[in-house]
Formats: sequence, structure tokens, C-alpha cells
Amino acid sequence: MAKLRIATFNINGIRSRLAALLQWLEREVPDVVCLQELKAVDSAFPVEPLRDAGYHAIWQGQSAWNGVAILAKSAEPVERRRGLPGFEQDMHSRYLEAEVGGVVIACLYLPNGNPQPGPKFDYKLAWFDHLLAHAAKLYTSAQPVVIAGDFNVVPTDEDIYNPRSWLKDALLQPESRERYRKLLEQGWTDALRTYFGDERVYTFWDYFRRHWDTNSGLRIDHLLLSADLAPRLRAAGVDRWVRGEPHASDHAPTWIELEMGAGRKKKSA
DNA sequence: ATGACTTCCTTAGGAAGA
Repeated sequence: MAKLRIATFNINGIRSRLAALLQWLEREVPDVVCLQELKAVDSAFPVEPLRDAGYHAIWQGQSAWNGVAILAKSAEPVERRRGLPGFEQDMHSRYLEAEVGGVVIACLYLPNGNPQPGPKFDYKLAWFDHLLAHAAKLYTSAQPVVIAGDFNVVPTDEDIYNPRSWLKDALLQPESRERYRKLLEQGWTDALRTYFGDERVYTFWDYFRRHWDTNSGLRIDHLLLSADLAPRLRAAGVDRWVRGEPHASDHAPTWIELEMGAGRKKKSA
């Protein structure tokens, strides 16, 4: 494949949203998909409908909350790890890492952190610190890497319709933003921001106050590229039509397209 | 503003999301 399309989608319940997921896969045909908020135990993961749709999958579920999965078309994702290193006491299903077609895919669901201050915000920052440590190793691993997921961070005030009513929210706190900035300082490219420049782009619209109807959104779903992948970025976008469907998730699928054709290594040395 | 919506787990209302 010359073009590689990688998407991240917080589905907000894979059982209640399976039809929407299958419709999106059929219409947009992403090569790799990172899913978050499965809200389902492992045994409830819809293996067969996804296989019928042409997707292999690995997943890490749990009852009622959290849960992440990596889907891949025409290739079996080869799992590298589940959970962040050094954070074995973390009981939430929030991190899954696999290799797909020579690219390392890190799928994450970073804790929301509300209310703040408090133990949930402390957990968010601790989770973020473990991610920073692991991401630093990934970045220098000499492998192409994409870190994709729901980061639950609005990086700047340009990534929200109006920060005023969100100033006390965990997503906008300086501690959250500082860690996201530290991540980028490791060298990662924020693909959506790089592709869109100054243009506004949102990936989440909450269910309250007609926020979808008024395009009052937040950019919290991110795809980060390692140094060797950044020059391969050809396109990026948000599949807003999915958010406009009846009974939609509050997030929309967010994707990038990488040109993988040129510079491909030959099999023999 | 302990708000608003929505799903999950369980069957009336709480927890959690962001």
C-alpha cells in the first residue's frame, strides 16, 4: 500500500455504536483504527462483525468504562504491549500498542481528570507522566511510530470554541497542557495542527447546550508522528458526518494519511 | 450552576464522561 490512513475514534460504547462503526468503516475504509471507550468486557468485543467488515483487531476491554482497541485492514496487528511500563498498578484499560505493516501504533485513552483538583486529576497527571517516559523511548526507538487517541487535553485556546466556560475543566489546566507541550518537545509532530495550520479544527462536541448544532467543539483527539513519519503526512481530517448521525458518539473519527511508498526498504540486504 | 445529555449497569438511580 502506498497510502496509509490511520484514524482514532472515541466511540463511547462499542455495543451501542456498532452499526455506526461499521457504517463508518465501510464508507471511509481506514487502514488502521484506534478505538477508545469501548465500555465493554473483552468477551463482548464484536470480533465477527469486524472480521466480516475486513478488519483484524486486538482489544483491551473492561466492564462499563474505558477500553481500547486497534483495528487493521488486511493485516493482523502484532501486539507489543498493553498498559504503560512502570504503571502496572493501573487498573484501567487505556493503552494498547501494536505493530501494523512496519509502523508502531500506540492507542491511548488518557484519563479525563475531572473534577480537579482531586484524586482523579492526580491520576490523570500520573498517567501522563508515565506516557511521557514511554513516549521518549518510542521516539528514539528508530522505528516509525504513531501515537493516536483521546488525550483529553485541549492543547491551546485555539483548540476550543471558547475557553471561558471550561477554565476550571481538567482538559484546559496548565498542568495538562504543560505535559502535552512536553510531549511535543520530545520531537513528535501534532499531525492535525501541522496540517491545518491556523484553521480551527474540532474532534469533540459535548451533548449539552446544542454544542454540535452551534459547532462549539474541542480538539482533544490527537495523532502524533515520529520524525521519520512527519515528512510523509499528506492529508488529515475529521469525519464530522459521523458526529451528525442520530445517536452519535460525542467524538468524531479523526484521521491522517501517510505516503509510505517512497523510501520503502527492500527485503534483501 | 451539585446544571445541561448520554451510556452503562441494572431495572430507579448512581457513576462517569468532558
